[in-house]
Order: sequence, then structure tokens, then C-alpha cells
Amino acid sequence: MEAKEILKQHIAKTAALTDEQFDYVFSYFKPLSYKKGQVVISEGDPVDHEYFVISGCLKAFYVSDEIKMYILQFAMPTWWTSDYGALYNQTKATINVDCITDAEVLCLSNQDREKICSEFHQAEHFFRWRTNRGYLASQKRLLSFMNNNTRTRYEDLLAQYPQLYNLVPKHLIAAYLGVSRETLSRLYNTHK
Amino acid sequence: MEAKEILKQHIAKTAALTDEQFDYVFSYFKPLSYKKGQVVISEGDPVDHEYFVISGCLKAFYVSDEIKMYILQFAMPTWWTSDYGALYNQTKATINVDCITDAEVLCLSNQDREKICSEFHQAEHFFRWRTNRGYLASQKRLLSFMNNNTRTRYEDLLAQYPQLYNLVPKHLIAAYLGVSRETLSRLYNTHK
DNA sequence: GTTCGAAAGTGATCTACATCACGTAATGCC
DNA sequence: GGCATTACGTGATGTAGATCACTTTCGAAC
Repeated sequence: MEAKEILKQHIAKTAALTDEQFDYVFSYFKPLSYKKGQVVISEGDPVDHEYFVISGCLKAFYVSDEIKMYILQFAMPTWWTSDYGALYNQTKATINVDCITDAEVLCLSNQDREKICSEFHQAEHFFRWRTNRGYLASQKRLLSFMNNNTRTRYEDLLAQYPQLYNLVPKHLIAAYLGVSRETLSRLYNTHK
Repeated sequence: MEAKEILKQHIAKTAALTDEQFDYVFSYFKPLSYKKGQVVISEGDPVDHEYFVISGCLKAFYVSDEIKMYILQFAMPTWWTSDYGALYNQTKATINVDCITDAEVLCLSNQDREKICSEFHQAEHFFRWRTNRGYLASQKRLLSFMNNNTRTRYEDLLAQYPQLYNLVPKHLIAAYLGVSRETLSRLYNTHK
């Protein structure tokens, strides 16, 4: 399925746009292809776009003290990613985004999103619900962080996204779980 | 300032409603008064409303194993609170909400919010931005959890909300930080 | 195939925090 | 006022996970 159709079906789940309206909305999206390892957003950059993933896997991450990496999100197909803090507040990026695998994305500027939202009530509706889902996911993850130990969080992650196990290196999974790679390694090599 | 004016100014920051439109929107909000300790949402309840805080302080929290409490949010004036997972998905509450102090709130049903959003594009705009801010705050807190130690998180919390120190008991602050009350106690009684 | 850098496994040690246990101060209630 | 309940302080001990150091495996480039 091509990018346009993927986005169309994604939006159709929460908002009713006519074909003409969708075509118009789609005209603001720019398709981009990235190679594995390519950087999309780098700390310190101005951030003007958000990205809708068509294929591949990206990661959004924060780096503290130029050493430790914390992964906020693995962005899989039909997910959106960016440094939303910087995007909405028009500040420099504090979050990095790069590609774990080759990836195709659709790119939308902050300005164009706001334009579309003001022109179509249904587009505003869509973006409200999209953010909503993100908010609930983030809250759920926060709770899981406070309440569960590393083993449980690891098992939950793989239960929800089994493909991650083979798709991304283990040290990135550790960076998502917020533990050291050594701890993660010991975790799945000692039974129970 | 009365409740109506507080909500009006709150909305006016992100959405342009005429006085007539606001009056109509406001007619869907129901003012409620709670006493300290009163329960607003209890685990297992159906959740049909969200709450805009006018005065006082509420907490939204999860209880695991009927023992440990984790506070997701201290809801202060002009904040919104509810079990949003249950509210949007029309499921039973897994989050509890109750009052730390006497409180006045404005109460809005899920159904009425959606009605208002579909009737006024600007209302949809407002709720998109509200959720957006919540999403960014949640993400920021998640990062702080992964990256900072307890002392730093405690200091950040008090720097952001100094009034909390005298307003809420220390064991609730511990439940927000995700540490035991003993650890928090030792933290601010040993210097550095 | 050989080489090299990144990823991953593993042992030893250290530390922040949990948990348990108990004592004390503050607060509400009859 | 007296009593109970809740909040808070503090010591002793246990443990999950961090950190450091080193080895092994793997995958990509030549």
C-alpha cells in the first residue's frame, strides 16, 4: 500500500474527510526516504516538522551529559514522531530523532498543520484525538515506570511489540526501559 | 474571581469564543463543591466526567496491590483532572481522584465535551491544545523519571510548585516522586 | 576469508532506595 | 481535656540495579 493510502486510512479512523478534502490535506505532506542511521532531528536544531512513519522504525531520544541515552519512543509505521516540545513552542530541539532501519515518512510542517486545522474542523478533530492517544500512552508508561520492575516492563514491551526483539539492538531496548544494557542482558539470560 | 470568569480566561488563552458562544459552552459545566478527603472518582466506577479545578487541590492516583499509591497528578486551580483513559474509552476507572483540600470544580461530561467540540471549531481547538500541554508535561515527567535521581526530582517539584510543601502531606509528595516516605524524609533531613 | 568495530555476555563491587521496626509529634474527634 | 489516628523521623538490614572491567560474538567492509 502506498503512503497516501496509509495516511488516508489512518485519519479515517477518527475523522471524516471527503476525498477532495483529504487530497488537499495530503498535498501538504512531503514524502521522504531515510537510510538506516540517518539523523532526522538533532539536539540544538530548530524544529519545524513532524513525521508520520510509513515504513521502518525511528527512535526519539534524549541524551544526558553527552553519555546516557533515554529513548522516549520507538516510532513504527502509522506512528507520529518529532520533538513536540520544540515543535509547539518553537524552540531548539532537546530531543533527537534518527532511523533505526531504512524508513519512509511523510513530513508535515508545524505551520501547515495549524493551517489545515484552522481550515478543516475535522482535521482539528483528528489531531485532538491523535494527541489524546499519545497522552494516554505516555501516562500509562509513566505508571508502569513507577509501579513495575524492569523484568515486567521488559516483558510488557515485548508482549506489545514482539517485532522489536529482532528489529532493534538490545542496548536500545535497555535505553527505552531506562536500565543499563548489562542489567537487561542478565535479565533475559537468567530464568526467573 | 468567580468560577465562570476563571474558565473564560483559561479558554481565552488558546481559543477565540464570542461571549455568546462562551455562555453557551459554560452552560454545560456544573459547579461542584467538595470537602477535604471527599472522593470524586473511585476505582471501578464508570467515568463520565472531567473536572476543571477552580480552587483547592485534588490528586489523581493509582493504587497497586491495594497498598502502594502512585500519584499521577496534583490538580491545582485551572488544571483539569479525571481518569482520562476510562473517560475516553468508556471503561471503568482504574485511577482514583479525591480532594486533598476543600475544593470547587466545574464538571463537564464526556458527551457534552464532544457535543461542544463538534458544534464549535474553536472549542475543538481549545481541547486539542489542552491535551497537547498535558502530553508534553507527561513526557517531561517521564524523562525526569529516567534521567534524574530522587533528590533532583524533589527539588524540581518544589521549585515548580512551592505551595505544595505546606499544602500536601509529605507521604503524598513521596507517592508523586515514586519513592517511599522514609526515603523522602531522609532526603530533606540530611543536607546534601 | 581476514580484519575491525559494534553489540552482547559476565563477574566483582558499590550504592540508592525499599522494607521493617519502632519511637515521637501533630491533628482531629468524642 | 483525653484518646486515637495519622504524619513524620530514624536506625538496621536487604536488594535491584549501576558501574567498571574484561571477554566473546557478530556483522559489515575490505
